[in-house]
Amino acid sequence: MSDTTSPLDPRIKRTLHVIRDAFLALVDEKGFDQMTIRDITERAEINRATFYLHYRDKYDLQGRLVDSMLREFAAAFELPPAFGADDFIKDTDTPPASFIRQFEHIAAHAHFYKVMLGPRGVPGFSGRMERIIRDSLARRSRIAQPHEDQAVMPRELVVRYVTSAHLGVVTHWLEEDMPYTAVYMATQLIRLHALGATRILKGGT
Amino acid sequence: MSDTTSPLDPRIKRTLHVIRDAFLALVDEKGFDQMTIRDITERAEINRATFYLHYRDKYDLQGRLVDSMLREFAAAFELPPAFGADDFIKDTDTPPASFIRQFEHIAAHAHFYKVMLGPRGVPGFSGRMERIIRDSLARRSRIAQPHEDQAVMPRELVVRYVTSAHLGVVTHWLEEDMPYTAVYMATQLIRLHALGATRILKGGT
DNA sequence: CCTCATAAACAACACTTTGTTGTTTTAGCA
DNA sequence: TGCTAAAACAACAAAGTGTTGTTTATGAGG
Repeated sequence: MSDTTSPLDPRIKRTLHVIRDAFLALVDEKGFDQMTIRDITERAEINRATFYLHYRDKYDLQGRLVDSMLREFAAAFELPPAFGADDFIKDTDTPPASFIRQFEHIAAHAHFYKVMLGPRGVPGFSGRMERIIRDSLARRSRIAQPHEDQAVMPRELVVRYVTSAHLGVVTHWLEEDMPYTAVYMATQLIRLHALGATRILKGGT
Repeated sequence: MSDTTSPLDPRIKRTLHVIRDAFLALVDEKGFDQMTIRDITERAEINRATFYLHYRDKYDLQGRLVDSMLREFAAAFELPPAFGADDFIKDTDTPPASFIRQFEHIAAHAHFYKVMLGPRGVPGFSGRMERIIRDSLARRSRIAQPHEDQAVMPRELVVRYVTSAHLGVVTHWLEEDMPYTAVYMATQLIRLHALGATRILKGGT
């Protein structure tokens, strides 16, 4: 029984590589929906038929690239196998390790994420990322606060609030070309969640 | 000098109307990028050439529909001509009028926003909405806290956090088919901004 | 080094969508 | 009842798509 990942012919490896590069460049330049298979193969300097040898169409290509990256993302953001309730928020200035790992993963693939989350990015991408973040945050929330409280507010609403804020901060960081460290970003995010945006702006502790 | 809006031939009015309906339905069904001009004209039961009589292509159509709706949105969310610093946050349970107006505007065009913000929606749409919200919130923030504080955190970061959270809550509300009133949603949003998500989940006041 | 398998290149195909144009029909308006 | 303009109809070249059959070249193993 060989490994699930076959050794992979170097010719194939090269082809997949140039297709991926051309794809990313074109998403950046003309946007996913404006791009044609012709564009991709011309840019990659391969024959058009070769493209169809590996992908069904550009949606197939997009899907596979995104799947593989988001798998990594989910792994980076996931809680460690044994986690405690205090992983969610230890205290205002010590972000959970998973938050830091996540920013580091994104930094390691900054170009990919910047392009995909950018204005010309792939339609469903940010939605998929949001879903991953949401599921993880919802799980943390259920661990930290197992009881649906005395109806302060629907939990779903709070989770969505936090999720979108989270992704917004990540996107902002990418748009500004990551002027801060992963640890700094994770810390600010935790502080915003803990203290509330209003208090932060007013100069709260 | 006649009015800027010409009385408009009823035939044109009808055509624009069926095109708009077909467009929205198709964004919902197959997504903006999968849709062709043919799809639109077949659905609208008009000749394909007639489409080109009014729009250059589907991007032109999309642009005009979105422009006109977002103009209304911006107007609804904008601060009233004479505003005070306390319009941003009076107190935890009295949301500013502009927040309520905004939720009401969205409710009045729920189908449009739900489709456009949905997973098959128009690529740049949520980005454009976010920009409008951000500009408005940034303005409020500068009024409420004119001095870039003792470097608690970059203001831009906080504004982005709040903006994305804001849009996320709106989207969530639409996805759930608006189970709460506009006033309720505006109130929860203010409370989240003021108290922070963590405190809310813990059952804070 | 040689041979075999197969990836990639090349070429041609029918098919769809696009944008445009010239002509005819239809509907509003005065 | 006419005039005007919108919409329908028909046809076009151009471009992209997905596929297939054939040839070239490249990597892997004996």
